[in-house]
Amino acid sequence: MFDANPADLVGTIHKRGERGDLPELPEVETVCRGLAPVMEGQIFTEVNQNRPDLRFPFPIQFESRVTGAKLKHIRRRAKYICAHLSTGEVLIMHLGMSGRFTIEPTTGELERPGEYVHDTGTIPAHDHVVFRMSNGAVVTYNDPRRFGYMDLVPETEIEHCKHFVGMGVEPLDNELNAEYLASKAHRRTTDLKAFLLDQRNIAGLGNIYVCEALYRAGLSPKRKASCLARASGKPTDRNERLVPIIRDVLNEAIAAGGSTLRDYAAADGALGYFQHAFRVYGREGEPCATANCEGRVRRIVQAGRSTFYCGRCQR
DNA sequence: AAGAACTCCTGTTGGC
DNA sequence: TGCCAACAGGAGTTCT
Repeated sequence: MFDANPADLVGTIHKRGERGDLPELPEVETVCRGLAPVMEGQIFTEVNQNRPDLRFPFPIQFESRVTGAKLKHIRRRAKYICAHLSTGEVLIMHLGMSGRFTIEPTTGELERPGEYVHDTGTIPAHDHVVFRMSNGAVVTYNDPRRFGYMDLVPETEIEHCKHFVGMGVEPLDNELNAEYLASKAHRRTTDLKAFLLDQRNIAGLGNIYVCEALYRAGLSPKRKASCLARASGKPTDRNERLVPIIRDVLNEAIAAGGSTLRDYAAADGALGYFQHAFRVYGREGEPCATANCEGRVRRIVQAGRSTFYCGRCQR
């Protein structure tokens, strides 16, 4: 699309079109780490918003509120990317289902300043936002399904803004522990799967990693969430088991994403996809990966989402 | 108030 | 071969 060098592609860590092509917490973390060295400390010299909305309308005067600002710091919160601007606002970006960023480093000879020109003279399909930075980099947001969105929120209100208010703990922080989960799950009758997907409980867990964590923990996704808490409200053993597994699954994926970025930087085209480590997700009908387990991976639908699990070793 | 259902979107896939 | 339905799913909204 951009004829960009593979070394400059950042995005979700999977090949387009391959299963697992979904931005969950590890992928968002990877995108943040890819954007940071290119954008932090730079000034937005130009912003092009190519349509009035993504999933939601852009904030009013989006282009002019970002243009001229310096990007002080970029970080992840749950599945959101937060770019803190010198204007006192935070540019919040969500990748939705299919959002990705492309970075085109410009040495200056390709682009005419102030103009977004492609060899066809038209805007490539689904390139919805183009950021031009003071170091010459062109950062493009592309999102075919437009489930993503962007917003601008005052930095002083960031933790209380509509995106983050009521949101649960970060799964990689110490705030996520068995006592916390037990307090949230106590007497809850919803499915364990749906409970873990609920961002009000844990912020940033998505379908893939919930499936993988439950598999590793040997817990059935059909259990009730209340199985994580005793009648007294104290954590159960399976809760104590699950918490470190959630962290492990996410940390492994982030490590795989980091190695993917390094592979891009090496421009060798060999990508380390974490999806190769998926043990149940997308493996309907395949033999269970657990040693000596004769089961096969099953797929059911919970809360409108596919759940993959082994009915034999997940109880 | 909790929980479930519905909605948005479009590229890909599978069945006939 | 071509067409159409099903599917992917985060998260906001709307119901029961």
